[in-house]
Amino acid sequence: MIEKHLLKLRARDTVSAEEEDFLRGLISETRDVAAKATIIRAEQVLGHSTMLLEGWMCRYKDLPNGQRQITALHVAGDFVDLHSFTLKRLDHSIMALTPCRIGMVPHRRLVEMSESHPHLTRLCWMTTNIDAAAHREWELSLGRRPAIGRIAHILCELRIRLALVGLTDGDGYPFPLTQLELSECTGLTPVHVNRTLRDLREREFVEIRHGRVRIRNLPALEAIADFNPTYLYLNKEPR
Amino acid sequence: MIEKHLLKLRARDTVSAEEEDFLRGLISETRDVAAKATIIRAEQVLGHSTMLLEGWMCRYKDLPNGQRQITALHVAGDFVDLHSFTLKRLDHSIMALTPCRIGMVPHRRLVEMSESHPHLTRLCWMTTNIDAAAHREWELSLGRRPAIGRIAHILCELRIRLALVGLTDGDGYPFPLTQLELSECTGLTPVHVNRTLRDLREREFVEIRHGRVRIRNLPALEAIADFNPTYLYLNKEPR
DNA sequence: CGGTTAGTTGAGCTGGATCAAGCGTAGTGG
DNA sequence: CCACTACGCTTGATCCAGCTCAACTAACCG
Repeated sequence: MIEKHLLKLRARDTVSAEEEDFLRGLISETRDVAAKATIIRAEQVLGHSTMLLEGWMCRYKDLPNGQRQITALHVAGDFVDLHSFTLKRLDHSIMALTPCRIGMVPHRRLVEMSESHPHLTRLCWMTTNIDAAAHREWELSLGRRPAIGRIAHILCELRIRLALVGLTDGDGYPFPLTQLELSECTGLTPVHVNRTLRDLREREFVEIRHGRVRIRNLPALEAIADFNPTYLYLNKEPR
Repeated sequence: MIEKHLLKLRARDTVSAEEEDFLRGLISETRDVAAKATIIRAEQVLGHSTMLLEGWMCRYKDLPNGQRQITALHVAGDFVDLHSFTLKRLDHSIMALTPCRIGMVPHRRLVEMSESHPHLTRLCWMTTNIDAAAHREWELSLGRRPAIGRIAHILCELRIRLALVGLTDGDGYPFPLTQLELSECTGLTPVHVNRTLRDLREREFVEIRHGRVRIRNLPALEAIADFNPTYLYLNKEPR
């Protein structure tokens, strides 16, 4: 059930068998949620965190005028709102982009973890810090990269993250976002996302068709994105 | 020495006398750094974290073409790179904006904290999660707010954060950033920052002069920024 | 008082926005 | 089985917020 999450953790540090057992015990219950459902609304007080077992989710913030910024994308294996454990309520909402299966982790059990499993606690803390690193990389995209770089960068990031949990295949990976949702990630309009995707397709860097990303020229894609994956912290070091 | 940091913590949760003592013991040494000095470079392996005792710092990411995005601003009392404790190296650089006094916190002592002080550990974890919340708010600014809103938003955020540690006075606060640095925070050009500041001044919302922000119409400033301070998590709740 | 850095302003340009229309395809219900 | 609808994608025409380039001013400092 938490196999994919374990793959993520073990790409960063070693996890003992005892710690693995403890992690399995964190999930009190699983649930299925429908595509496009907002499962957590900003400001709501929470007693549990959510681990994404299957499907895609996003976190987003709204502006009073109806505009929306997606601040993070999540795929299977991600501990979507582990940070709600320390914060108790969130500054953003969480939505399912596709039908999802989620695991509920009561904060009570995380308190126990922090009292009995310091190494595991540091590891979980680290995963929230890696999420923050992704936020910073997105700040860089939103602030300084042109449209084509922003989109290319997201596609490069997802390729690595999905490969880590075994969700890539051959020359690409499933990609369920609509162009509207992609525009909400990148701070662009849907129209401009459409034109930029055409540009990427005509250059033969990538194409998105039938809900799949097909990468046709990875070096060129990474170059135009100025992609440097070190912010994903995929070398084993801590402990 | 860590008085300002304690103010920040106690705005979010209670800190016992014993925990306060432990925190004081974290700092192994203090140092002075010059304005404009980059004290930590991206990718460098670190053995300590940095608490900012006096002055202003920022964290930034560079693009190969020389562009730069400042991803966070820090003022006295901020635990600037506590996250380097779990990450061991950073995806960004850290620079002093003014002359600063910093406290060095060896990671070794933070490991001890995680083993003996679970509540304090959760509290420190929370502060890194609050930093991430600020990143998300900046993503929203960069992705969706127009120039005037981005600048107004930063000025509103700093007003709250500086007030918390006693660094505001009367109708404003010290503000040492150049227009170039402000442009690197907001994803704009220095020229456009200049014009936007003139706009804010002519509307009589705020003005920046002689290294000070003077707020002349706070409600209007907050309105144009769509400012909602809940992302700063200033209500006491956790424990 | 000369050099350097920060701030200011004008003129013209452009990447991405806006507005508007049309198209393809997957339901859905009669 | 087909009309109808809804949603996502695509394209064209036009606009504008913010960028670029360039020059000038102000403040500080040694």
